Amino acid sequence: MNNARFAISLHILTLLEKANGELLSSDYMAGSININPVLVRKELINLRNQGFVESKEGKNGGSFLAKPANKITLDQVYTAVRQNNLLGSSKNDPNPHCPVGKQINQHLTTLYNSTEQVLIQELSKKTLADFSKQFS
Amino acid sequence: MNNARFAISLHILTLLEKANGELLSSDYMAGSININPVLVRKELINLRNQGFVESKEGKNGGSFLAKPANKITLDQVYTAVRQNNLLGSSKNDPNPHCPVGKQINQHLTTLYNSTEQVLIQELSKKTLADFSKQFS
DNA sequence: TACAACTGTAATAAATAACATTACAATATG
DNA sequence: CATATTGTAATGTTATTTATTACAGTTGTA
Repeated sequence: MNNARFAISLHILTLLEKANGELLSSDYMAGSININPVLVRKELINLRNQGFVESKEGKNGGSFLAKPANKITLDQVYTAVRQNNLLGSSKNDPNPHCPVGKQINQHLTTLYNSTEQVLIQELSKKTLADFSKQFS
Repeated sequence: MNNARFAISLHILTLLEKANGELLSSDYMAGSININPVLVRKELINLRNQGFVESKEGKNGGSFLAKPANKITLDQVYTAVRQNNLLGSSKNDPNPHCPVGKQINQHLTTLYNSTEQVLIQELSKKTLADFSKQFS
């Protein structure tokens, strides 16, 4: 992960869980996260595509959780925002004429994948409900 | 991790392992990785500080592994290049007047740390020797 | 000793990625 | 019909990453 998207998504989901069905506007959430509302709306696109939230347009519109917080696991949030591989950026363009350079991407990918699986497994043990209930 | 440093470091270490004690120049390694030699030298500073490699200045100089490849575990390489937390960037500055914003960094940090521990544990099972011997 | 091949490191530039902002159409409420 | 909101595109700004240039210091060797 190379940006704050996991934190932003989890922040949004936590706010919505706390809101208990009440609709929250992207402006309100942006104020809590302290980022631009447009970024929140962009992140909501993703969360909607995953079926985590629903949004309502128009006046008094906003977003709400589309499923119970104990049915949303943190690995689902992770994979929803995941872009690059965990341990490395996408751009890796080694020399194909070097015996090591030629093969390293393949071996790095294998390593990254197996490592990421362990991380996903760990995150799958925790739900949004678990995370949210820590807040006093 | 937010850049290619893990891949670069592991690439360097793999080249040195294959070199079998022979000194490799930063220019040569940069050619295999396909990056600028200065970046290799910067990465070598870090690898030297960790005791993984040694370098020799002057003509016919270069770098070599300072310890056996089976004594270098991949979690050591990971922690050597690690900068930010695994799942998020450092900049996260939520609204302290929001009940969620006020506490979220603390809970995110706890989550990140425990998740990263699992990742480190997984990487600790593999050594540079294991990684290197995959190359044909 | 002089030269060549290196490392070490600082300074700067270029490229890329992340994030913010502006703008406005579309939608819903009252 | 006015207002508050989402949805989204386009553009600008900032931060981060990577590359480049430059050169002093070190070492081997002719």
